[in-house]
Amino acid sequence: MKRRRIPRYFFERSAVEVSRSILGKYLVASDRSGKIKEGRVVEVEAYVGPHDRASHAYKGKITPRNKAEFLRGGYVYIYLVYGMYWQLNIVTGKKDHPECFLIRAVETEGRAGEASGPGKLCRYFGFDKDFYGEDVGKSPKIWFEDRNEKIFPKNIACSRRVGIDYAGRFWALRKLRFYLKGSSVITKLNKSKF
DNA sequence: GTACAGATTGAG
DNA sequence: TCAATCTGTACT
Repeated sequence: MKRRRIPRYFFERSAVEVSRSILGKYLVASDRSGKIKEGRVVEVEAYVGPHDRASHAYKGKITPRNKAEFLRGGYVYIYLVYGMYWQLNIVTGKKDHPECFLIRAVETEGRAGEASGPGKLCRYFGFDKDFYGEDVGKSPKIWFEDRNEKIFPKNIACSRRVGIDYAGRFWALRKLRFYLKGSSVITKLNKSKF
């Protein structure tokens, strides 16, 4: 099988473009013991910029937590939610324009569902703050591979993002979650007030 | 210094 | 339906 590490500039496009084109690519990483783990990306969410009310960088606010979002595309932005789950994001777009996508699910070769969900995925791969700011074009710890799987637009579905009701009706309903139709590990939509 | 909510998950 | 668990952020 042909394998090619995806170069960093792949991520220097809009969050929506990168979100759609990363589907079907492989996330590969080595954990602390050097063991390689990998999975096929099947579900992501786009956070599209400082005007996106659901984004941590809303209104361009920079904090110690989100400062990686202001790097150019291709760097890791990872943070802890609910005191116990890490969320893996890859920055997209230009420097100083905070956009990124959140990886919500990948398919693995092992047990079904072991990386279905943004928190479970990070637990499976061992992602934590040690990966903050990694360059996926160069890092020995985390990268993406193109294995020549052709994904057609008709295979991509989109829907609203999960768990961001606080951002208000407009942003909660925007179709910024992208996934491959037919994958068995897609997050169930939880109920929303909208 | 104190308060509080969160881009989740799994159990009941 | 709800608790687990803790950091970042806002406010005193």
